[in-house]
Amino acid sequence: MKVRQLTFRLLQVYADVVRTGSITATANRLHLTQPTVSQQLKRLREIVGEPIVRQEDSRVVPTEVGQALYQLSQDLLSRADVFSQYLDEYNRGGRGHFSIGLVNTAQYVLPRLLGPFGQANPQVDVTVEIGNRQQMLNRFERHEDDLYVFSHPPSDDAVMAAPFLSNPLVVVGPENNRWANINDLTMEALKEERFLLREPGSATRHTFDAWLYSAGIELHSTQQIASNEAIRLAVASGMGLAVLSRHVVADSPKGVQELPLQGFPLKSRWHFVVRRERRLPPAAYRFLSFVQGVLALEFNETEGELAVAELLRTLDTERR
Amino acid sequence: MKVRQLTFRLLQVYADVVRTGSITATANRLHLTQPTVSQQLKRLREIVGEPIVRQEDSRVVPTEVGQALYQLSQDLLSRADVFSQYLDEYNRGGRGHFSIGLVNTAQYVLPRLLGPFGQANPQVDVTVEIGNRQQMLNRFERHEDDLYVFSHPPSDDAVMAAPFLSNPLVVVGPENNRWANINDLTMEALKEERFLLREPGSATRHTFDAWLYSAGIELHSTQQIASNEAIRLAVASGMGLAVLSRHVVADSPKGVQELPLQGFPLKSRWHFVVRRERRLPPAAYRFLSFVQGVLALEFNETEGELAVAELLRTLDTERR
DNA sequence: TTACACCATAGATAATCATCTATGACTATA
DNA sequence: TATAGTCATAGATGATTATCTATGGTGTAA
Repeated sequence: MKVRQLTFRLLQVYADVVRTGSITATANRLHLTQPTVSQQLKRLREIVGEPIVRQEDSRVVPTEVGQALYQLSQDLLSRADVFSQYLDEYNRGGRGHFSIGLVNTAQYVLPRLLGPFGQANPQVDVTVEIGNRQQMLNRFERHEDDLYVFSHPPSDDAVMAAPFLSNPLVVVGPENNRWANINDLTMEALKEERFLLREPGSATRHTFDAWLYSAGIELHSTQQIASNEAIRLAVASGMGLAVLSRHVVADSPKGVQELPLQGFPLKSRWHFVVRRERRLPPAAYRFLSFVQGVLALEFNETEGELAVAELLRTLDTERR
Repeated sequence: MKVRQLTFRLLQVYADVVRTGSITATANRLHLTQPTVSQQLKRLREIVGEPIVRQEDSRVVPTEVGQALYQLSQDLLSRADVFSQYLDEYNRGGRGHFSIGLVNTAQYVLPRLLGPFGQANPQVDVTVEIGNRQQMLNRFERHEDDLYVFSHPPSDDAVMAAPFLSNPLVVVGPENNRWANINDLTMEALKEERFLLREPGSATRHTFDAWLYSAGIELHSTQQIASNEAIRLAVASGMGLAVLSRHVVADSPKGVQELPLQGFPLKSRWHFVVRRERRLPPAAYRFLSFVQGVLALEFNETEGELAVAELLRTLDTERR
C-alpha cells in the first residue's frame, strides 16, 4: 500500500460508499457527482493495490480487503475526530496546560483563585512556580512561564500587566504587644524597634523602603530575613516588628498581630503579567476570565475586575 | 481541524521532525530540501489551525497541541502500517478467506488436503460447501465460491479445470459376501443383483451408467438413494450391491467389501475448477500450491501434480 | 423491449501539492 | 565579529488532485 498518498478525504468517501452501498448515493450525500466518487474509489484502489469493492446485485459491496480497509477507515477517522474534539476543547481553554509564576507573597492568595478554577476545569493542568522577585524576573526573561503575578511588573515594553488584587502591607508585632491598643500610633514611635525585613528587591521591602524615604524616617535596627514565613515566626517569638502582606498574616495569624499604625496599610497591588508576543495558552486565558468573574463578587475588587477585563480585551484583539 | 486535507505524508514528515527535532535533519533523512519540509509543517499547521512546533534552543520542539498531534501521527501511521502488513500477508495467501465447493464424494478426500493446509496456515479461513453435483453447479453458476471440486467439470468456456486426484469407482457388497473370492468375476454375473444407485446427475451414477451402456449391460433391479453414506449402510445390511468411490469405502469400511470385478475400478478423477474471470483469492491460490506440493509425495498422483502445476501457471499469467 | 438506475470512462480545468533554488534572518560558536 | 548552521519566505514549475460534463455500458424492472 502506498501510505504516502493516502488521504483522509479518500477514506471519508470510501467509508460512506461502504455504508450506503451506492456510489451515486454517496455522491449526493457528499455533494459530489457520481463520476467523482467513482474516481476517488479508483484512486484508493490504486493506493491500496487491490480491489476494494465489487458490484453485487446492484449494490457496491467491499471485498475482503475492502472490509478490512473499511474498518481501518472507521478507526482512523474516529481517531482524527477525537483529536479534533481535543483541539476544540483545548481552544476553549477547558483542557490543556499553562504555567504561572508567582512572587512569594502571592502564594498566599493565588490558591484561592487556582483552587476553584481547578475544580471547575479538571482537565486543565496548571504548573505553579514560586520564587522571590528576582527568581521570577529571571524566569520571565527566559520566557519560562505563560503568566506571572508580580507586585511590581517588570518594566518591559513587551509586557502587559493588570493589577487585579490589592496587597495591603501592614506592620505586625507579637500577639498582645504593647502597641496594639494605642490610638494614633505612628512610625515615629516605632523607629527604635528592630524591624525584620525582606531582602532588597522584594516588592514588600521596596514598597516599605519607599514609604520610609518619603516619610523621612530612618530605622535604627533592622534584620534581613528572606522568607515571609520565617519573618512571621520571628515576629511571633518577639524578635521584632515587620511589614508583611496582610494576606500573609491572615493566612496563619498565630502569634502575631497587626498594629494600627497611621498611614497603614500601605497600598500595593498584585499584577497579572503576560508577554505581548507570547501566545497565551487558551487554558491560561480561561483562567484569567475565571478570575475576572470572581474578583468583584468574592474579593470585592471592582478595580481589579476592570483591569483584568481590559487585559482580556487586549489579548483578544492581539490574538490571531 | 480540516480533516479532509490531512495526508499521511504530512504526518510522516511531521513525526520525523518531532523525532529529530530538526527540519534540516528530516529533510536529509527523507531526501527533501529543507524548505520543502518547512512548508509541509506550515501546511500541517494550517490544517490543524494551531501552532504545532516552536523553536527552542536551536531545536524544533512540539507545542502542547503538537505533542498530541505527534501521538496521533504515531497512532495513525502505525495502524496504517499494520494494515499494510495485513495486505502483504493477504497477498501471500497466508491470511484471508476462500470458499471451496465440493461435490459429495469429494468430501471423503478433501479433508486430507484441507486439514494439513489449515494447520500450516492458521490465519486462513476456509468455507467448505458440500452438495450433490446439481447443487454445486447452481452455486457455480451463481459465482458463489472461489474454487470447486467436481468429478465432471461443468462445460463452460469460462472454466479452468485440473484433474488432480483419481477417484476409482468400485463395486461393493456386504462383508463376506459370496462374490468376494471369485476370480474373473464379471458384471454379467451380477446383473441379477439389486444395485443401489446414486441419483442421476451424480458423477458416480453418470460414470457407471456410461460404463454399463458401453458394456451393453442392463441391470434388472435398481434402487435410488441420494447419499453415499446411506448407500454404504444399505449395502452393509444386505439390501444390494453398489458402485461407490473407493474413497468412500476406505473412509469407513465397516460392513462392506469391494468386489474384484473385471474392468473395475472404473477410472474417474476429481478436478479443481475455477472460473477464468474470477480473481482467485490469494489464500485459494496458496491452497492450490499446497495441494500441488503434496500430491506426488503423499498421494502418488504425479499426473495430478502436473495438472495442478499447469493450472497454477495459467492463473499466474492471467493474474493482474 | 424499453426505461431507468447505476456505474465506468474520457476529457477538460482550476486548484493544490510537492518540490526545487535563491535568499534573508537569527543564533551560537570559533 | 566572522562563520556556520538552522529556519522561514519568495518565486517557479511540473505533477497530481478534485471536480465537473458528457457519454456509453449493464442490469433490473416495467
